[in-house]
Amino acid sequence: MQTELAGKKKTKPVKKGKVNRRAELLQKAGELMADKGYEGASMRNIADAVGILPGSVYYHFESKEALFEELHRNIVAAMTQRVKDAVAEFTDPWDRLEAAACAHIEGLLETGNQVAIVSPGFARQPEGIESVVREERRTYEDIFRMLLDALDLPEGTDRTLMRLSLFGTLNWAPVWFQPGGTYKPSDIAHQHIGVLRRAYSG
Amino acid sequence: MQTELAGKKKTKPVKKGKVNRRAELLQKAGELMADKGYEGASMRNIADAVGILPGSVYYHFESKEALFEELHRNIVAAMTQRVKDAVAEFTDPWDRLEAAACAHIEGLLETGNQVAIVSPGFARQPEGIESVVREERRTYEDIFRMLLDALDLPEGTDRTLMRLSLFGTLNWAPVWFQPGGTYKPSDIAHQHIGVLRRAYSG
Amino acid sequence: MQTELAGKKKTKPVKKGKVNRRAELLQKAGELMADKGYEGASMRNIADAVGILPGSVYYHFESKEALFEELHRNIVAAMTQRVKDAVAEFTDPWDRLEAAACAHIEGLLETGNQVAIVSPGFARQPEGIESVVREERRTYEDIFRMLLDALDLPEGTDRTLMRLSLFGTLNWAPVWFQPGGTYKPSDIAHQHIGVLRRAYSG
Amino acid sequence: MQTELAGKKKTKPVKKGKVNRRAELLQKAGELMADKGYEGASMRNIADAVGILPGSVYYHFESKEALFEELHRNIVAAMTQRVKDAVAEFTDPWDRLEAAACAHIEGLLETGNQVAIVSPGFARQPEGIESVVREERRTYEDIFRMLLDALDLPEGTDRTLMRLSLFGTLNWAPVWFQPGGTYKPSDIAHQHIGVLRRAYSG
DNA sequence: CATGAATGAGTCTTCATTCAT
DNA sequence: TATGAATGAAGACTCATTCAT
Repeated sequence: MQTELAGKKKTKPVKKGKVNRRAELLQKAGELMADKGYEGASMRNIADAVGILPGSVYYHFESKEALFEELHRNIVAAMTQRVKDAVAEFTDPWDRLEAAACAHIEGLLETGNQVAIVSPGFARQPEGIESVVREERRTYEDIFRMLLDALDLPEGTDRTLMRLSLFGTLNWAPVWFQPGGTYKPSDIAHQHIGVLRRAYSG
Repeated sequence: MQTELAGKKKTKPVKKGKVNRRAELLQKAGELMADKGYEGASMRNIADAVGILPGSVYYHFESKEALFEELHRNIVAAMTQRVKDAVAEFTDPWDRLEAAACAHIEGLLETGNQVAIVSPGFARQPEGIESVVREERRTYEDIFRMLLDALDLPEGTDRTLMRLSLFGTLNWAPVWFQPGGTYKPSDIAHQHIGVLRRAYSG
Repeated sequence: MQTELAGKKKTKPVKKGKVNRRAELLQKAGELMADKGYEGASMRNIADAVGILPGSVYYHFESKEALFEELHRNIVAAMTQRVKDAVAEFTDPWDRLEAAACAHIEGLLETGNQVAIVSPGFARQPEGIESVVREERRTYEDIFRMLLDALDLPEGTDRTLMRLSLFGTLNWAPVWFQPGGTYKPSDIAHQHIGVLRRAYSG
Repeated sequence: MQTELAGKKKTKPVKKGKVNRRAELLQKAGELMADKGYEGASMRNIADAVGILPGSVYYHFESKEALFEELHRNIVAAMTQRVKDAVAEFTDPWDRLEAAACAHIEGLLETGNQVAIVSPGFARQPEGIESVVREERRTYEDIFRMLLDALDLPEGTDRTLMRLSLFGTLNWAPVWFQPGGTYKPSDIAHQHIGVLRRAYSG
């Protein structure tokens, strides 16, 4: 759920029953950007979704880029948590990898594709931000790097290409996946890992 | 090279030294749109890249959408040709699939990701065009559908997920691929197909 | 004066010395459109006349069409009021018609022809609006239809042609009328109604 | 008919069976401008209608204004002829006036409203032209001035207002007239003159 | 915290016009 | 006579941003 993904991060304690506008803005911005891309989601759209005027957004965030940066950080953090939690339930390396893949793609597809933002394929992020964002992304990807390292594979197997292929399969899904269609998100992960398993350890 | 991709269509012979602005515009538009998305590439950008004023683009194309449509058509046609040629050299179904995958990803990476334009995930393409474009895309994808159908696979194998996973792996490459780096484009296709081969026919 | 025409609608009290930009924009837009037509009056013109940038107009009005719609509504409302007030002072059907005609042409000429905007002949008004606008116009014209119905005329007299002829005479006036010239606006109405009176009841 | 109105003016003799492009351009420009106004009819529209490219129009006319000027001149000439011919058939002053009014409105409505161009109400003609055009128009209106002078009217009757009212009634017709509807063009003239007749000579 | 009002640069597009060929 | 190709100015409109209140 969105709320879980983005909402847990209150940096400053909020008083009263009043909604936390910061969180609300991040939430709606996430949805809109996931749907229409960074540039496609205008500050007006975001403000409208929250029920304030565009200018008012600038009380909460210095700029659209700053808003995106925080959003990105939140999402990576939430995804990291999600994947780590999923992995923790297993001990077999292949099971752990599959759990991670499932967690990743479920995060991707169940949250209205919000996490697509995490991928560099996400339609044109602001230029200046790339470095910040890239590092966060790398940290997240390291989880998968480690999970692959833990596998017992035939000598000479290129784990980098394996990871890239896995991410490709998973991150490409938002492009064609239809919720309520033939497949569950986990099917995608399951099938890909299944192939790898059979190829390398069968 | 894009020139190869789009250049084969000259219906009327171009006069000597004079540039062919239509082709030039398609070329630059392709590069820019591949790089920045449909909306990210402005008519001004495109015109600048060719050295004319924005309004002058409209002498050659009715609208940005029309320009995109033609670009899309060209790319699909060129890719179709490329893949069909590559496939024709082989008879073994797995070899044929691998040849197709190689041709696809080489087209993708050699043209500066222009083929990404052809993918349904291509950032924010114009709404009105979807139907035209979707059909062209489907025709291209049918080639892969047929190649997969020709494989001798264990009963119950989901060829659709196989195809989607393959496209994911290949189409995701432009996101991380560095020309001149560790890998050749064909490595990506080779590895993915290799895994499939071992898993299903080994 | 246009101020009279559009100014009576202030829903919220305007703060002291600060100008009311909405009203000001409607005012200037009215003048410019009356003078140069809907298409002839550009948003730039209108913004310039008010002393803001073109883009800023969109803070007050959603679009040029929306601006026109409101302007149209205002003018029809003001004219309706003006004519009804004028008519109320008389009881004789001919006197009432003449009063209405005078009110109409005075409104037309005193506001710099702004009421021309209300006429179906108003140069190239936006296409999408026609229905809204047409209904308002019809409501206004109904006043004259009723006034003509109240006349005691020889059987077989075509009241429709009478009304059209009257509107023609009055609405054509802005084309040639010179303020401060030989005629007062009411002369035009007076003369035309006078002829009708003599022809039909004399 | 259009052809009669605009086509008789060949200034330079044309060779061959080839159409006279000048005349053709004037013809189509007339139709388009009558329909969409001076500014609404673009040079591209006009060129398209004739089957040449926009730039090619400039071989025949120095500018859009020049094209309009000639068009205007042609129309005034044709209308003058039409009215004079109609008038010549009668001797009674009232009959002559009615014939003129009929000819005027028939020219206005039967030729696809082309002659609406002749009126100053014609949507925003180019500014610089006004003087040329105004004089031609005045000459045409003089015909009606003379016809009114010839009437035997009660002393003190304002013939200027009479003329203006007549022109208003007639020139306003294109605004509401529906070809194939209840009325024939001549009905409008007939009714108005009828009223005048009854009022002044009855 | 938020609004009201604006800015300035940018979006796609249209138009009258020019001129070498 | 006409085309092919462009120009430059203007069209309506959007957007991120600012700032006094």
